Amino acid sequence: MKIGELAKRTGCKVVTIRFYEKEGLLAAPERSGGNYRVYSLEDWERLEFIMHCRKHGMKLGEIRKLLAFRDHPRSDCTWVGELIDEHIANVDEQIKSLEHLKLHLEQLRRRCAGGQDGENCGIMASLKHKGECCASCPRCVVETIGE
Amino acid sequence: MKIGELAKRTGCKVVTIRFYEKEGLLAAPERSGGNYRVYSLEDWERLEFIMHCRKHGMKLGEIRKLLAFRDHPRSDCTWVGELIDEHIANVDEQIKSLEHLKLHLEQLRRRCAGGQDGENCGIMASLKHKGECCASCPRCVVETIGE
DNA sequence: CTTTACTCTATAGTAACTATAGATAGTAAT
DNA sequence: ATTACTATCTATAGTTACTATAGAGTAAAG
Repeated sequence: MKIGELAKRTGCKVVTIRFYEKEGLLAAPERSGGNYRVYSLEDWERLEFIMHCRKHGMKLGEIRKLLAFRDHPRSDCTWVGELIDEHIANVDEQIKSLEHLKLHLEQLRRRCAGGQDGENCGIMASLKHKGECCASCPRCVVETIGE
Repeated sequence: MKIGELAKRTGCKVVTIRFYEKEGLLAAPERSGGNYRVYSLEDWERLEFIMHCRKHGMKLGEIRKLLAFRDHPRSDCTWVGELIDEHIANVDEQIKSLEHLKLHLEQLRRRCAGGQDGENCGIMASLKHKGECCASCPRCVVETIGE
C-alpha cells in the first residue's frame, strides 16, 4: 500500500502521514524500487490509533506515550485513565470559557445595529472598555481580581 | 511611560507589546535618550482596545481591520456587527464540538478503571476503533458520511 | 562604584500541520 | 516512443500568537 492509498483509507492527508513519520509516531516504512513508501496493515492500524487519539483532542506528545505503552504494554495502565480525566477537565474548562465569551459577544452585538459610522458605533465604543457584565458575573470578577 | 509601566497598567506582557508593534497593531512610539520606547496615553488606549478585542477571541488580522476603521471611521460600521455575528457562530460551533468530545471522552473513561496492563486496558482497546456512540449520535454520523 | 532592574535587538522555538518548489516515478493514451 | 498526467519524493518556509533565549546597553538605588 502506497502513501496515497493509506491516506484514502484513513482520511489522513498524505503530508500529515509524512509529518507523523518525521515526528516519530509512525516508523519509517519499507521503500519500493522507486523509493516510494510502502505501508503494512500494522502501519494502517497504528495510524488509525493515532487519528482516534487526535479526535479525542490528545497532543502528539501524549499520543507518543500511548504508542510507547502500546508497544510495551507490561506496566500498569492507571495513568491512561488519569490522562483521560485530565482531558475531560480540560474540555470542561474550555466549554465554560467559551460560554462566557459567548455572553460577552452577544452583549457586544446588541450595542449596534449597523448603519453608523465608526464614531457612533456602539460596538466600537464598547471595545474600548471592559464589557458591562464584568462587574457582576463571577468569571469576570475573578479575572479582574487576578490582575 | 516606558514599556514596563504600560505593561503593568494593561496587564499585557512587555514582549507582547513589542510584538504588537512589529505586527503593526501599535505604531512605533517615540524613543527616549537611551533608546527606550516612550508611550503616550493614546498608545495606552489603543493597547487596551487591542486587548479587549483579544479577550473577545478576535484574531490579529481582524483587530488590524478594526483599528484601521477606528483610525478612519468615515464609512459604514455594519461589517463590524457582522464580524461579531461570525464570532458568535464560531464560538457556538466550538462549544458544540467540545460537548460532543466530552461525551466521547467520558465514554472512553468508563472502559477501564485502571490496574490493568496495556493488553487488558479497555481504554487502549477503544482507541483502536471509533467510539461506540458514533453510529447513533448525529454529529458522528455526519462526520462518518463525510469521510 | 557596583549591583540590580529594566530595556534593547535579533533569533529561534512552540503546536500541528500546510504550502511551495523542483525533481523523479509510474501509468495511460497517442 | 512520446506525451501528458498523476503520484510520489525531498527540503524549506509559512501559519498563529506569542514565548524564550542570548548578549548588550541604560537607569536607578545603595
